[in-house]
Amino acid sequence: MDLKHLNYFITVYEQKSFSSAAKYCFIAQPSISAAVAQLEQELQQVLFTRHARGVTPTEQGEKLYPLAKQLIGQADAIKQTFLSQGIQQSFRLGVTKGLGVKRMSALLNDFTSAETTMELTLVPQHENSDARIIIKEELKDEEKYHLIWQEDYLLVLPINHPLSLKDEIQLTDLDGLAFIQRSPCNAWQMLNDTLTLSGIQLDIRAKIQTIDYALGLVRAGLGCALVPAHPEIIENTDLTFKAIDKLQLTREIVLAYQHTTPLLRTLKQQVKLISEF
Amino acid sequence: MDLKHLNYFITVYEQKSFSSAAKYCFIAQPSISAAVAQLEQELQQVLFTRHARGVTPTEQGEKLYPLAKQLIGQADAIKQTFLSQGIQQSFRLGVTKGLGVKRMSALLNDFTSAETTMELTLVPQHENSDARIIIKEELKDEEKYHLIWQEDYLLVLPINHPLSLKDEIQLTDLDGLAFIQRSPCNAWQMLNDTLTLSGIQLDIRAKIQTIDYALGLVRAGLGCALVPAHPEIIENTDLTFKAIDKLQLTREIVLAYQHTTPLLRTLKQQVKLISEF
DNA sequence: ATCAGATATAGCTTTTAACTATAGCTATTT
DNA sequence: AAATAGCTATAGTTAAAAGCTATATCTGAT
Repeated sequence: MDLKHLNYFITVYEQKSFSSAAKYCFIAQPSISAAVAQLEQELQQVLFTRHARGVTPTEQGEKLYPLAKQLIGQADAIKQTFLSQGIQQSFRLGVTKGLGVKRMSALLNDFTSAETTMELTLVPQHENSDARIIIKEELKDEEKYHLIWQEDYLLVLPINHPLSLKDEIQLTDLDGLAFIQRSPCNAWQMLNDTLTLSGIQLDIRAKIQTIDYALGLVRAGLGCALVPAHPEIIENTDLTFKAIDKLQLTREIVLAYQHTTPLLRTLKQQVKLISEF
Repeated sequence: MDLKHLNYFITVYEQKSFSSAAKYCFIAQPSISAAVAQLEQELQQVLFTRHARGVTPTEQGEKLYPLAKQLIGQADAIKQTFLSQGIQQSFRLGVTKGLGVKRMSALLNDFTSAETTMELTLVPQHENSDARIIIKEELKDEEKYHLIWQEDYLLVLPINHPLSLKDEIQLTDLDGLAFIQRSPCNAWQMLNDTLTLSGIQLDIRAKIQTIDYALGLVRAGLGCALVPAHPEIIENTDLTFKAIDKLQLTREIVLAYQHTTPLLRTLKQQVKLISEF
């Protein structure tokens, strides 16, 4: 009996699908098929009934699942018994501010549970680190990267603002608009250039740094602002978010690194899962 | 962590030697080296200290052994949970009488514990069977075979018999000797031919079948006999065993079979272990 | 009836785990 | 002290296993 196959079996059971399990295991779908078939052969039992919408475990599959889970757990425990004695591998991850706590902690949680013997340290993005989660524009020349999230910059307005009634916001609507400038902000430069070219001028009411501060000021009716629209921000139902027509302001959040290490490999896999679903 | 590697580790631990473990696992010695090295790499621990007379487990090796043993046991248990539900595979083994109970049951014990889901039936050698353990002369034409044990026929005498004082027994010493004939016996025919050619005649006092009966009669002083000298027989210290000079009477006990099946493969491996040590 | 989404199959490539041969080490024997 | 025997490690090769891509096939839903 092969632990690798049992692991595949477990994922299939939890996903109720071969193809989905394949993605989670970072292998091709036929490989999952083969592994399960081999287990079924070895145990002389059919473990899943296959149908057009995935698979459902048979009675035997149901019986195997807790046993397999336990066995894998025990194997992991053995491994950790020895690894935790040794040098805790440390990993320093640089993180840009303002990426949203929830999704970031979800990612880091996956990472730390996949690498239980690792000691993860979060550092500001410019400090020395093994990898960085940053906006694409912040990439250094020597760094390679993988896309994690992509999100548009949206105009955020108080819900009672006149513009919130419009379906589409045009560039010209921005002329003379009360605006809260948040810097540093990658989109700001681009927006400002575009506006200058069109002869449109904003009415800057405040210059601040954090997104949360900006949202607070908008909520207070001080003006509008431009913010990256990630899930955690859009949740604010007491604010209105609008795209600006003909102006695509996007930020790409990437995993940046220079050297590949085993730990980084794991992190890259977690990132891959995020960007694929 | 690979269960196969853990199994190798267990065997090395029990054998206290890589090369011996290799034989027990039916693989080459470098493969054991590689497997252990890989485990050591994965656990970041040295498991054995290597020296010129084999290996001794390190503290970490000692710690791993019971854990590994338990894990393997659990994996086996899972397999058997499912296999025992299915069809018990049956295996009929034909066995010639008089091969010695102890070594035979040791062999069968190894066999049944290697194939826990098998239902083993012992049958007389001429009945229909999947394989037979017989004297080489009993082989059928279609059968292939592997040697299991080889043993000489020795003359067995009461301890107080005059011949028991001699270092070497010559053919001529047998002339007129009180003798217990055991038949059927493969060596008897050959001995008889040789004696006839030399003009030597035995004094047949009894014709019986089993070895134990013959030993009893010899013990009782009725005469001498010719018996295959396997360990269990030589154990009788109240009897004297002597080779007959210039007369090599040998019997080869072989595993005979016609068709190879998975179960037979296991049995052949067990047999191989016996004949190699 | 078609389509979308899922698993199975075929053929090929890469990786892994074996093997053989041999080097290198060390305790024992000559 | 040198030779030997018995181990494990290393190098290089071969064969089996596990992976991939492309595609066929099936089935429930549109």
